[in-house]
Amino acid sequence: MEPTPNQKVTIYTIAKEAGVSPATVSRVLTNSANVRPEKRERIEELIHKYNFMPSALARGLTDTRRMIIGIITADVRNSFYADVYTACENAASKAGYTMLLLNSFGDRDTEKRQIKKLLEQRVDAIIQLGGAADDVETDTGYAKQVKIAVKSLPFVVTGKVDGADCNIVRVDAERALELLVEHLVYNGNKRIALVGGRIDVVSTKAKYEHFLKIADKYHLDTNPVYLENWGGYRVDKGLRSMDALFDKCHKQGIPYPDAVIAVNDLTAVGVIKSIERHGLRIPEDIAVVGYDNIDIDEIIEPNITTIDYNYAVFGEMLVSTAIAGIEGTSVEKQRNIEPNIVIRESSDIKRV
Amino acid sequence: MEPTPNQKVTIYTIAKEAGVSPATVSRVLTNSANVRPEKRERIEELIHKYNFMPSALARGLTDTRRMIIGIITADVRNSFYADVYTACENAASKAGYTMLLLNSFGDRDTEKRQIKKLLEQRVDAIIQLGGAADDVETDTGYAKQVKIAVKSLPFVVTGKVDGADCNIVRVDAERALELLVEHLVYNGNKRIALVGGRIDVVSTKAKYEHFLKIADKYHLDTNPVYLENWGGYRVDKGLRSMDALFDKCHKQGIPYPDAVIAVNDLTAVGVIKSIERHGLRIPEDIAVVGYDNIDIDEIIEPNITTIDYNYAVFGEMLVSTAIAGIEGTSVEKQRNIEPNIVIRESSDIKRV
DNA sequence: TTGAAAGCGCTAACAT
DNA sequence: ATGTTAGCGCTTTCAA
Repeated sequence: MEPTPNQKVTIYTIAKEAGVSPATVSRVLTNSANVRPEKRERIEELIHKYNFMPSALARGLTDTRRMIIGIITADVRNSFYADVYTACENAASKAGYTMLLLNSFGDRDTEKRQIKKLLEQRVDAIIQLGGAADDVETDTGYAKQVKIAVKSLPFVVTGKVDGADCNIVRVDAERALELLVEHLVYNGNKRIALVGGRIDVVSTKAKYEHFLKIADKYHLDTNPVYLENWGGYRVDKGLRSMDALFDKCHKQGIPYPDAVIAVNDLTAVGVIKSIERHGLRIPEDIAVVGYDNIDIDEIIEPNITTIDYNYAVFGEMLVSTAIAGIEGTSVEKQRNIEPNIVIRESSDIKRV
Repeated sequence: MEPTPNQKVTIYTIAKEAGVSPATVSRVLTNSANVRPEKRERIEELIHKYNFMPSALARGLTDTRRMIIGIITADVRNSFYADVYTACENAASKAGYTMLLLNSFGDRDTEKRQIKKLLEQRVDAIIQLGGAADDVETDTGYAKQVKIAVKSLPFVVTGKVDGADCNIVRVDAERALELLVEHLVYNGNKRIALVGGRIDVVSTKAKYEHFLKIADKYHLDTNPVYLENWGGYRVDKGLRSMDALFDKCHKQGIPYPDAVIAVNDLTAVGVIKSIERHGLRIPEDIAVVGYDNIDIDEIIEPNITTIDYNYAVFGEMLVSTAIAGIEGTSVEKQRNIEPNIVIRESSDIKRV
């Protein structure tokens, strides 16, 4: 009568009380075979009565599929990662998977440990956002760990891992840069600067390299001074980089750029601050654009023009790649995601 | 000789090759008993050779402790939650625990499902940040699910759950409000407004109620118009609320407030925008303060005065409460966390 | 110090 | 349609 005991209730508890075998209970639980309606009903009642929830552990021991995808990120507090993670969680959820998130704080050793943890948890696949997979030169210890992981499950990264057979899902950085440059050039800007980031990060390196490559095509007034990466991706680094750039222009008698591409939006905020402190206006004197389309872009004055990756698509692609790996479906080793430009106040001006 | 096969390697694989019993391998794995050094060494070599990682699943089946704490949050993209989550992950990690994060997107049904998922994963404890536990009136379906959960593990929330025996770790909202009011009053502000949020959220309700309670004590010029909660916690809501407040003051011939407390920092940003659009200066004409100490506070101009909860302490307290529950150590049912005020430009002015 | 064996809770043949 | 049984990979008595 009473709501029930508090003891461990397993499929045996249910089976016994329903007068059936544990297998039958399992069948209704997983809906894997027909069970006579009356029995099924009785079992379901019991399940409800006891609030019985099958152990995902025991299940995972027999099944070889845990329906869990592990994900390692540098830091969820970074809104870019938080957005991508959330998009992954949504995509995974639709496919019946759960995500297991681990932060690495950009530390290579921690990343190795996190991979180990995920392996021990027997997750079905691992997705790594940024971190070591962003390095131009992959950390060897990390690469080793990834190689081990790859033996038993699909490993998807947003960068690359030297020597390990990972799946890659990345933003088409070249295309993104071109979108930005086209927009700026179309608006009449000639002296475009590229600012911020660390050159040992794959995506940043790609930006700088591609920028040099296409400068001619767009008839830009290039100058080494217009490339200033004062290491880092946060506001203060952007501020510092831009200050340095102004300083060099001043000393070397080079005209200030009329537009600045920051490697990400946080850096762009710093760039904007620096420009304002130099008594110049945005976008009238200098246009500014960034990457990532984070919250702040719409909050700050002026709103920041940026590159949007369509997080939903990004997450979807990351997860579907992982699942394809799990299920043995074939996928291209590298998939690119199409960027879009979001034009806002910070660059919205025509120069004659 | 070769690096090895690719087959499933278990404790038996190791045991066999080392010429010992699986029990012995287990002993070195868990360091739970003495093993003769030479054997231990041989076993360790094999473990390394095969990159063997014991299955957390199988382990969890026998042990009753999984060393995993589940955590449900409304949305990690919200920096407040991201900060608290990260603090929890750090605290947990120090104690040897791993966190399993699930987003609920503020949906009560999703929250129920997430609790179920965590229960199935047999996590050792559950921490819920915000969500249904923030409701002034707990959703009954949710409460029911929590009651079930509480039977088998410790459940820690930052709000409350009617009728369920949860542990509560919350910010001392009363104290926080007083810090803000004291600061504003000390600076000579008299007409203090409280703006934003939804009154059906525990923490918001507490702010409004406590504000009324202490208004006399601080000799504030109160007026119903100075309380404006236009539902919500984001920038646009803050903007709208403040616009409405200005409007009412105007129509009713009531002087504008000289200071505004926003229920959180995002709302404060909206309030600031509204004030600027009305051609007023911050803090000269109106001082603004918020809650949460998020990134944006230092990025936006003017920098925003706010309440800081010390995330590290918050996470630590959440996790230690959960662990105390797991280990059966006694803890107070409710623990409060001490807030601090961080004074910045937006309120840094003395009125005579 | 070590091994044998039982058991954790479930699923999946294999019978019936 | 349903029951029996044998694992899944580990830990943990209990003996030796």
